[in-house]
Amino acid sequence: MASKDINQYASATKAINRGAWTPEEDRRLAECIEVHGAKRWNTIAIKSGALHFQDYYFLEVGKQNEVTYDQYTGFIVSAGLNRCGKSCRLRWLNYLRPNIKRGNISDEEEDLILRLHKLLGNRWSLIAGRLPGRTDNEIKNYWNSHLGKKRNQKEKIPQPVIAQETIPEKTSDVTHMKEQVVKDFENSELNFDFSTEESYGLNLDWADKFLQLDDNSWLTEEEKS
DNA sequence: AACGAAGTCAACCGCTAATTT
DNA sequence: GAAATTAGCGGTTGACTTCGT
Repeated sequence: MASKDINQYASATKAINRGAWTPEEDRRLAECIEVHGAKRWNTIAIKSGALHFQDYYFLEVGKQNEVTYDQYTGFIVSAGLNRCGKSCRLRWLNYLRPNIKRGNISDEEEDLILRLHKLLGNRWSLIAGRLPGRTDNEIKNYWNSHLGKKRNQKEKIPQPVIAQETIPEKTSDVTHMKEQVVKDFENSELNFDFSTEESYGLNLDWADKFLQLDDNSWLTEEEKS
């Protein structure tokens, strides 16, 4: 069994826990990450008791003959948390990680999301990187349930430049400038690093630069008319 | 009060990119 | 350089909550 099948197999067997995490699962996961760091998620799944070593061996290494299916399910049901590494990673990133900001999105944040989405399209992790304490999942959910709808009611929206498969020809200086802003954005050291307290705070120079450009210049001549 | 519709959001899925062996 | 492994992304799902009738 190839390693990429680990989650498919886990889903199919129903032997691994799914759905909402319990406080006990959170605690065990947090403890394990504290010791081993937030990486090698399948290892963490084992060490936290979320996945038994033999289950990992079976799933990851693919030596099915080493363990029968009944032995496998027996192990995994009795193993405790029974979460796969992927689930552990997601839980950590979206909920348990330090400095996560929970609660309502402020007007300032909403405005920033709108502007960033206009610039970047559905590149949620990049957008979230500019909103300290917010996760890509949260931004995406907020967009889908609040902003996208609100925005679509107001106007007929052209596709964001970056989200398109093919970027239009550079037909004007403004277009070129905006593409450069996007490049700067992606290469910028301003991307938020959740690991340090110091990294809090919004440096919006790049956004100011972007916003100085004429909004209408995103549109093709056809779209403007 | 009951019930269906709509909204919300945590979690899952499939895939690709990046990194390691 | 190739293969294997790991990390990360964006779209989607489904359970739960809120709203409207």
